[in-house]
Amino acid sequence: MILQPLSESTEMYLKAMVELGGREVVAVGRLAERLSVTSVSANEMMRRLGEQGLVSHTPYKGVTLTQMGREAACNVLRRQRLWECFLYAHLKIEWPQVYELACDLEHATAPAVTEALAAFLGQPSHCPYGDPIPAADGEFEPLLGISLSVVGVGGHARILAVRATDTDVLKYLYERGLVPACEVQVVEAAPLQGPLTLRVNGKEVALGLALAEFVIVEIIPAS
Amino acid sequence: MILQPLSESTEMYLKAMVELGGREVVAVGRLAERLSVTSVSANEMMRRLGEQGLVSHTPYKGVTLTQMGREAACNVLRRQRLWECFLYAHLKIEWPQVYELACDLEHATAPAVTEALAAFLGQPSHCPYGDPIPAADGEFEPLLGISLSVVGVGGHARILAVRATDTDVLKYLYERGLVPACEVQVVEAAPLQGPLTLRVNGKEVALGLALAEFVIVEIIPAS
DNA sequence: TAATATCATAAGGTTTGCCTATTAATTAAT
DNA sequence: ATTAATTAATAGGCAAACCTTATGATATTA
Ligand SMILES: [Mn+2]
Ligand SMILES: [Mn+2]
Ligand SMILES: [Mn+2]
Ligand SMILES: [Mn+2]
Repeated sequence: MILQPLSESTEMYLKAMVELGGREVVAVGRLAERLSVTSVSANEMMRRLGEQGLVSHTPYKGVTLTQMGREAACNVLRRQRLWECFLYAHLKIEWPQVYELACDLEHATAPAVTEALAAFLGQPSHCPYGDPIPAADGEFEPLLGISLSVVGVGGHARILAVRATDTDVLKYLYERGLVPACEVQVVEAAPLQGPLTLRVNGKEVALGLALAEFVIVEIIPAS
Repeated sequence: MILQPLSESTEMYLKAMVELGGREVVAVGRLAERLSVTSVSANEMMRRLGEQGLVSHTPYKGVTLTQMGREAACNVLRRQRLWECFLYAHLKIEWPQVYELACDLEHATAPAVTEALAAFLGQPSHCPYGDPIPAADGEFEPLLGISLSVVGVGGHARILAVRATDTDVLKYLYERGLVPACEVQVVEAAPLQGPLTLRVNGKEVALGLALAEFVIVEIIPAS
């Protein structure tokens, strides 16, 4: 499936759709939110992407990626995550900054560069934030995990991935040790959507529920 | 000197100015030609860059870079040439393709990435096409050399740099061995702006004068 | 000095992506 | 089941960078 080069803006919309919904329907409002544009802009873009055959839009219901749209979106994810690996492992750029810097490079990366980069990196399977890197054909198995925000009090869990994109949020989590492979215990959950209290590397850490949603974990069964 | 991020288009104009004129005045028409835009577009852009203090425009004379404009332009060159080094030496991308691929990446490269890349590469001094890489502060000593097109018949020369930007032109030169460090002899120069006949690696090669202009050489004195 | 070539501006158009304000549809609450 | 609140979509418009064609203005050169 050959497609003309897409604009940066278009690529960011497609990436947001696959991140937000995968193969499911996504509300246009969620997209607008995620991309920090008005819902008007998101609607307009959905109309254009619909005309290009990249999405299918059912008014008042939401949008889904077509096969072509999904391929394009996964390819953006591939570029993004490969650059994250390079920036982190080779250029020694700080973990919280990696997302934002890769998010610029991803749109300026021709297929020849993507594949040469993947080879240079040794075909890595996951990015520094723990998410899988789609294969050259676009496919990948999504991470099986749950949000830290739904782990019950007393539960032990291992961090699989961090889904935040804001550098400040990543920095906040990084400074508290909340990165992939880290093990955490939920010590307390304050009522009324209050913060969690976690035990991380022997220290107690308070974490707002909204932030905990970004953290994808697997439960460690009690031994 | 802090300046707001410039658009890709703006960066390409600035880069063209420093490539075409260095510190000299450049005719707006030359710029338009180089960038494949109409002279109307180039004029409009020069007005805008003038307002931003990046260039100084004397109507009917031409444009020069201001100090600020020169710094911005040299920074683009730095990013471009660092990426060229990376693509060529580490990603093993073919020499003729490197320029075009780096020309996309250069505009998506934050200062942190530029400097980390330079460190990763070991602060290289020249790009794969032979041109010097400006330092972080923007300064660099331009290559001292002459165009192959002005070397007299019988002259021996060593290629210092190739200034072409079109991938097909680079491929054409590459296939004939005309890359930096290669030694050539001018065997014959056809009249009426006709092609040169060169001896390159023991073979005779015909090269149009327009192409020879892209090749920057130093004379090898007769021993 | 006059003809020619080059350069600049005027006026108007296209594309892409954004916005505010308004209207329509859906969903939730009486 | 209506009404109210929320959410989604459209109408209309703005701006940045491109473009074209037409028209002056300056510089070169014959
Ligand atoms: Mn991006
Ligand atoms: Mn470029
Ligand atoms: Mn106008
Ligand atoms: Mn409209």
